Amino acid sequence: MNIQESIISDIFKDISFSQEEIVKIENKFEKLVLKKKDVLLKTGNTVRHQYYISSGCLRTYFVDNSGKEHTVQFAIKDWWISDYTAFFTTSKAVMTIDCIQDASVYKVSKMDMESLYIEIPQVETFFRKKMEFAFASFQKRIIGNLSQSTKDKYTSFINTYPNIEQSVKNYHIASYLGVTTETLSRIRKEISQK
Amino acid sequence: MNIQESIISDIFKDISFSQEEIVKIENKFEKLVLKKKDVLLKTGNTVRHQYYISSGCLRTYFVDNSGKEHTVQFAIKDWWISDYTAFFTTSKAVMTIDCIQDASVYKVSKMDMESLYIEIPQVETFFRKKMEFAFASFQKRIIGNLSQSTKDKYTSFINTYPNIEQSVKNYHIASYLGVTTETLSRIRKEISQK
DNA sequence: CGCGACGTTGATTTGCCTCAACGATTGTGG
DNA sequence: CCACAATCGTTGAGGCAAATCAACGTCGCG
Repeated sequence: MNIQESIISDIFKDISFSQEEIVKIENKFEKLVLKKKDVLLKTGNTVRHQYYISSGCLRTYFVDNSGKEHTVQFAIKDWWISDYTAFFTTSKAVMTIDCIQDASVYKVSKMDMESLYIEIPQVETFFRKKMEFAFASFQKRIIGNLSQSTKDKYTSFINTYPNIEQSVKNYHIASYLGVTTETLSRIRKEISQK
Repeated sequence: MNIQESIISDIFKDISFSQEEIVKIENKFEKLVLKKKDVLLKTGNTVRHQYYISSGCLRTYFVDNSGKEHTVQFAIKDWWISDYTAFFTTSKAVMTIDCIQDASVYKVSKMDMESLYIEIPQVETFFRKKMEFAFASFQKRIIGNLSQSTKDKYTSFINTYPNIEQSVKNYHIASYLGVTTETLSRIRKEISQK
């Protein structure tokens, strides 16, 4: 399969474009191949890009004052990833993104996104909807954080990301749920005993 | 001030439209006047609208299995409110929205939004950006929830919503922060003693 | 004025964190 | 391919922050 073809068929699979539009889009995306532990985005760097995951797994995390890591997002195939707070305003990242399973991603700059929005309104509609979906899932996460016990959060997580458990370490899950590895370990034990 | 004029000047203050576009927009918005304790959206109802707050204060909350309320969002002037998870998919609300300070809002349906997006691309751009901003602030809230102590969450809240304290009860703030009213009371005491 | 809603304070319980030690698993170099 | 080290996960003991339960002060509205 041609790399460029796969941008259109992977990312924009439900939209039909003219040949001219396809060329415009293809020219703005760049393919990156990542190995486990590669860092895609570092705290303090100006964020000019977002990334589409074609395969593999990445995570966004935040390091607090006491040095603790807090996982904000996992991204697998068909998800987009960036430090969006910084991306939208082209400011400096407070988060770090690294690769936790060998991955292939498409990179696109904010500037190029914006010219695509103007040139091809369908692209803007597509990303508006993506954004709506992402917003809704963050809202669900906030509800879950407020109303669920740690055990329920863990089982919800497993249900939401059913295939992710092979890729991520338990301490990543713990830092996503907001508990220590020890607590997660005890919860896993408790669940397996039933 | 004419009600219809204020839709354009309130909501879309940074965009210039043609006279024809203004008419199209105006026809799709409906003004509602709300009194304290009025319910704008009820759990279980199909969500077909979103609302722009022109004045006053509303809150979105979720009631869990044990009957506890969890505040997901406060909305004051210039904010939009709805159960967005349900709004985007035109499905049933899991949340309730009520008025906590006499308010005036503009109501618009999802269907009308979508025709506006097609007829006036500037409107789609405007809402895409709104969405990006909202997404970013939810992401910040998740980071805060994961990394801050309850006391820090409270002071962040007070800084983020500096003028809201007159409108909202402490037990609303507690349910937003994810603590009991007793805990919030003790934290407020501790802060005031310094 | 009186009642209900709201906020505060105290005593006790509980879930999670911290610190510490020890298995298990994974990865790497000889 | 094995041996060993590093990383990761588990278990235990003790402490702390917040929840729970209960009682009482205070404010605002009808």
